[in-house]
Amino acid sequence: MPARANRSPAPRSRGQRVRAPEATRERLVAAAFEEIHRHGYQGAGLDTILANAGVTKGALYHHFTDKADLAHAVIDEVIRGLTLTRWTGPLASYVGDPISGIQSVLKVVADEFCEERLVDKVELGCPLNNLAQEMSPLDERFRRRVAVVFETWIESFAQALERGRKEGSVRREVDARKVATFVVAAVEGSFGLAKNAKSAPLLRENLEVLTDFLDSLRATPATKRRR
Amino acid sequence: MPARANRSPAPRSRGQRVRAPEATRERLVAAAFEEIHRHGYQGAGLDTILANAGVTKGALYHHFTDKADLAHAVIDEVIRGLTLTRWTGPLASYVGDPISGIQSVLKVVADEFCEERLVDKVELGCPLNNLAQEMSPLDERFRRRVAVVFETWIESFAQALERGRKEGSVRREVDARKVATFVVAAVEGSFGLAKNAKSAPLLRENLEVLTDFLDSLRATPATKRRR
DNA sequence: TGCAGTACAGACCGGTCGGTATGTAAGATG
DNA sequence: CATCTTACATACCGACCGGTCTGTACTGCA
Repeated sequence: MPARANRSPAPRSRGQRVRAPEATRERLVAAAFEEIHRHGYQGAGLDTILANAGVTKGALYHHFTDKADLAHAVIDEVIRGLTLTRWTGPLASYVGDPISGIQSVLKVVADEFCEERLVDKVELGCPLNNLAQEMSPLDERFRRRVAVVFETWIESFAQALERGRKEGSVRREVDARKVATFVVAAVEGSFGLAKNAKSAPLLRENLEVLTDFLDSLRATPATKRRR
Repeated sequence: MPARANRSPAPRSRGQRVRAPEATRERLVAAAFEEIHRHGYQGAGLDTILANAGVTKGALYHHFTDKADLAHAVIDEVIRGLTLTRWTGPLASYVGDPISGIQSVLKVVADEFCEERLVDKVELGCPLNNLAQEMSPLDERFRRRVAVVFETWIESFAQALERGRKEGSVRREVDARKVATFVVAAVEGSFGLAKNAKSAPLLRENLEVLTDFLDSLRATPATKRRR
C-alpha cells in the first residue's frame, strides 16, 4: 500500500497550542472525506483520518459522537457542497436554454477529469455515489442523507427542464422529472464504469452520448450543437 | 441487526458425513455471494458465510486460500453467470432487430424487480456494480475480474447494435460500441439510484427513458413502440 | 486571580475477525 | 486390511480498530 500523504501538516508545535475548534473540526471532516473517498466508510480507518488531520482521538470524540457521526458531517457538508458546486450551481447560473445548460455542465465535468491533474481521481469515483452504493442497504441514516443530496440535484435539473418546456425549447411530451432522474442516473453510471475501467476518456465518451440524448429532447429538432 | 436466515440447513448430521466436495464448495460460494451482496466484500463476515453454508473454517480454507480467493470465485462464477443469464443470453436468443431486443431485455428486468417477490432486492443493488464500486480502487485483481464481466456485457450489446446497423435497422451515425457502453452505464446508474431510493418503480421509470433513447437510434424514425 | 468549562492529548481496553494449527473421519489405493 | 490422501471440524491466536478514560493546557468569566 502506498504511503498516505499528510498534506497541510498539523499546526500544533507543542507548547504553542492554537485553540481553533472550528478549524480542527473542519480538518477532521476534510480528512474523513479523503479517507472515505479512498476506502469507503467501512474501510476508512480512524487512525488514518486522525494522522492526516494532525489531531488525536481526543479531538475527534470531542467534536463527534462516533465514526458514523463524523461521516454524516462529511455527507452534509463536503459531499453536499461538492454537488452544489459542480452541478446545481453552474446550471442555475447558466444563461441560455436549460438543455444547453446541462450539456455545458457535463462538458465542464468531462474536461475536468480529463486534465492531467485529475485523471487519477477518476478511479476513486463519485463520492456521493460511492457512499450511496455502500451504505444505503446498511444504515438508514446514511441512506436518507445521501437521498437528500440526490434529490436536490435531480430537482434542480427537473426545474430547469420544466422551465425549458414552458419556454418552448424542450419538447412538450418530455417528463422533466423522469428525464432529470435519468440524467443523474446516467451520470453516476458513467462515473461508475469509468472508475472500474480507470479511464477518463470513457467517462467523456459516455457523457457525450448523454449529450446526444439531451439533444433529442429539444423542441427545435436537434440542430446538432457544437462539440 | 436482524437475525440472518440460514436457509438450506447443513446436510451433515454428525456421524453420517456426506463427502461431496464440489457441493460444499458451491454452498460456500453461494453463501459468500449472498453475504457480499448484502454487506459488501469488506463488510462480509466469514463466520456468517460459514454459518449460512453450514460448514466450518476447515472447509473454507480447504477449498480457498483466503477471503479474497473466495470472493474471486463469486465474481467469476456467480456474478458472471448472472450477467450472462440476465443480459447477454436473452439478447442473443431474441428474434428481431437488436434495439427491440435490448428494449425487451430491459423490460423483463424492470418487470422482474417490480414483482412482489423481488422488490426487496432492489435495495441491494446490482451485485456486479456493487463490487465494482467498492473494490476497483482497492484491489487490482478484483477490478480486472469485474472489468472482464462488464466487457462481455458491453460487447454483446455492441455486437447486436453493429449487426442492426449493417442490417439497416440502426442509424448509420451510431457508434455501436459507445452506445452499448452508455446503455450499460445507464442501467447500472439506474440500479444505483433505485437502490438508494429503495424504489423499484424508479428503476422501471429510468429504464423506460432508456428505452425511449434507444428508439431515437432507429433508422426508421422511431415508430413509437408499444410500452 | 481563581475557577470552571472547553479543547484537546495520549494511553488503554475489549471485541471482532481473518487466518492458522491440529485433529479426525471418509473414501481411494494397493 | 493397512495406508495415504482428501475433506473437513474445532479450538485458538494475534492484529486491528472503534471507542473510552484520564490528564492537561488554554481561555473566558466572576
